[in-house]
Amino acid sequence: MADRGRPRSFDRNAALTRAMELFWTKGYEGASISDLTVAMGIGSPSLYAAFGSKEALFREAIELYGRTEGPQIWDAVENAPDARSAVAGFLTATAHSFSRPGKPRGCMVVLSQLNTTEASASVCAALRENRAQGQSGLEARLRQAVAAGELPASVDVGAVAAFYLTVQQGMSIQARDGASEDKLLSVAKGAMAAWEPLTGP
Amino acid sequence: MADRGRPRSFDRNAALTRAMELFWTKGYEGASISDLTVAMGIGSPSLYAAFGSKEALFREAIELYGRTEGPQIWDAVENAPDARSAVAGFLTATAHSFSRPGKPRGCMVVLSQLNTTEASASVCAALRENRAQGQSGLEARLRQAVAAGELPASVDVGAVAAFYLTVQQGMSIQARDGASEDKLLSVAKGAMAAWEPLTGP
DNA sequence: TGCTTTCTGTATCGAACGACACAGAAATGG
DNA sequence: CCATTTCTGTGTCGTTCGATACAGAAAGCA
Repeated sequence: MADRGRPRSFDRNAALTRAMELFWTKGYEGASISDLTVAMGIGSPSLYAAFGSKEALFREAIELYGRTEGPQIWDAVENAPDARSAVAGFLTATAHSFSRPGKPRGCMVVLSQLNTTEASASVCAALRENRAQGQSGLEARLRQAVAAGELPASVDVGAVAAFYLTVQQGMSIQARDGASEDKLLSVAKGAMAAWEPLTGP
Repeated sequence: MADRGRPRSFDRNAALTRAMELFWTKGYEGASISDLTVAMGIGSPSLYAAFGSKEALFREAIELYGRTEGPQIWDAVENAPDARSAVAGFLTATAHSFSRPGKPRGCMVVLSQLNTTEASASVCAALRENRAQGQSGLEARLRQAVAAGELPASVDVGAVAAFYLTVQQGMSIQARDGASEDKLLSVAKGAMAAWEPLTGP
């Protein structure tokens, strides 16, 4: 009963992927509807019929980004055998992810809308919430290590997570400024040099 | 011969300061001419007569930012008695500067235009150049310490500078997301925990 | 007091913005 | 084949963008 009428002439998922790449490159406000329709290969009425609005399209794009790009970083955190290799994997996977040839550099969640304007307030809030999940994810992995007796209970889990998340967010700026994967890996190595002092008894 | 004609009815420096604060808060593309004229308390013809264009106004605002906000961070680097306190001062001054009540949070050079669009390409390039000067500044201070025999010659000066600059740039994101000065200081402390491993022989 | 020069306020320019009306095209169900 | 439903392409809506034309106001110089 839902497949009546003229069928959609484009691949919705493919179009969403193109939109994600454009938002990733130009940001939320930087990517115009005209830019998007060209990149997606459709007319604006098709865009609005399929996605509702620019903001709704962006939210779907962010969701797709988290589903496709997120695991490359977060699988390493969850599956690592110990907390140190979890954080090290987090940063090395980030270095790799932020510098892949043919893909926009840096993290879409960090870069696509940092300045809150009247029109982008809700989008900014959603991105901020998304970034806060990064803090929670790292914290959870560290708490797990404390519970397992792997790290001393005296470790300030929130502070350690905030430090490594801050480094990762800084890597988005570095990546946008052209830093190579090697340079990003060097930054990750620098951050891991703080591990023993930060987590020691 | 230049003071003929009707005199300007507003304080150019005061208006520029207001423009800087608005660009700092909303970004280059996020601050419209209409926003700017309201904040500066002048009409748009006065803005164009006094500053030339939106981009020229922004460049003056960035220059003012570097002249007024920069020293709070960089004086600590240049005047510190040793390299470690130079970098520690760099980060603690950053934590303070990025969380001052009544001022926009984070660094204007990092936050005001990260997504390159057709209209903002030259502004983005200028900001990137400005960020690169941060790398050079830190590197120079570290090289000076190596030359003085304070740090071993084996230290990878560029890598250490890149690490600390990356942390500082990440602190801009954290500050925009609402991190308190204490939280930023905690991040700075975390980064300094890497100092001895990074600069040891 | 003119005359020149420069700035201010109103009003507006063409372009681009996000969003959509409308008519025709392309599918299914009867 | 026809009616119904849904999508596509053209064209355009009202708004806002950055940037100015123009006329009048306010100063110095003669």
